[in-house]
Amino acid sequence: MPELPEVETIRRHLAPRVEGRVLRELEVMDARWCSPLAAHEVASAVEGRRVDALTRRGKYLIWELHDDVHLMMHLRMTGTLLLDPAEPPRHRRVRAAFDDGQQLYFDDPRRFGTGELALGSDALDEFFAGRLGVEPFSPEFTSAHLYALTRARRAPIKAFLLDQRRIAGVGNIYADEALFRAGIHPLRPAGRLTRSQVAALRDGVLASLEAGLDAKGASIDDFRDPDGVQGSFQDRFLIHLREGEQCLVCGRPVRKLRVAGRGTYVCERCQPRPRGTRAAAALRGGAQVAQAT
DNA sequence: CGCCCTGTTGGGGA
DNA sequence: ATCCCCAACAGGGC
Repeated sequence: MPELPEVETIRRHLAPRVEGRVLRELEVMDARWCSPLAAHEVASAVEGRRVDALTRRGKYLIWELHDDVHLMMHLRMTGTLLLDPAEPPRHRRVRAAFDDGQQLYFDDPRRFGTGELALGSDALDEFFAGRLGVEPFSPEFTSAHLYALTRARRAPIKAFLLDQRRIAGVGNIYADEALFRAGIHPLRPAGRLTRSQVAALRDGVLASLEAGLDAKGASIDDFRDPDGVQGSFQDRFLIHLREGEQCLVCGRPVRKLRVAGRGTYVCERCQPRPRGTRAAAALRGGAQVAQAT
């Protein structure tokens, strides 16, 4: 569930409750979470330090601790943070205790979530330099910048959007939504988009991410609640994430493809199929690029 | 009931 | 540069 908007929403809820507190204890129950570092290495690096700030880069949540110690958390697909839950969550991987008595659990059934450590801001910058590109909610994310990034890229535009090294934080469902809003087919080669299409895509990326921000939910405790954040932000989506549903704009049934190894939903009237490209040939042939499910 | 497929992610290897 | 597979688990379809 956690993509950039959800991570940002979690951060906004959590920051006022943890900033300035001292992280007394970090109990790592799953050694895989911080591998290859040992659990006790991570714990001893962060314990006793004050939380200077809780920030975010892409889909990473960053605990900026005293003396330039940084703990980068990634929730991957099923990770959740729960503050002072009524009872410890079933799939808890990490528990943090603060000096004011608050307990924060990292719950993650699938155990994909990760925790990494950066000692010093140089190490932090280096960590992200190789992984993350431009931050969508930043002044640098202009259509001119995006246009330059896409040039000479032959990969499908959806694969481009999902590549965190180009734009940080666009996940699968947000990529679909952005492309739908921009009227661009996910299989269009990135480098062949026109300037105006790129401009529409830039706006679509921002609009789709904003649609997921601050969706309902008074506390971070209800991120799993079907009536909470999840239902709420999906109501703000225009593209249906289910095959056969009617497009909200034109009524045509939504089609499901597989692009960049991910389920991909598209309205082929609002998002015209590419013509005269390898992608188009693959679509016609129904090869592995596009398969109905 | 069991088997198979899927999935809001990212990294490593081919 | 790109694609495929994998990590580990839950839930749904058959």
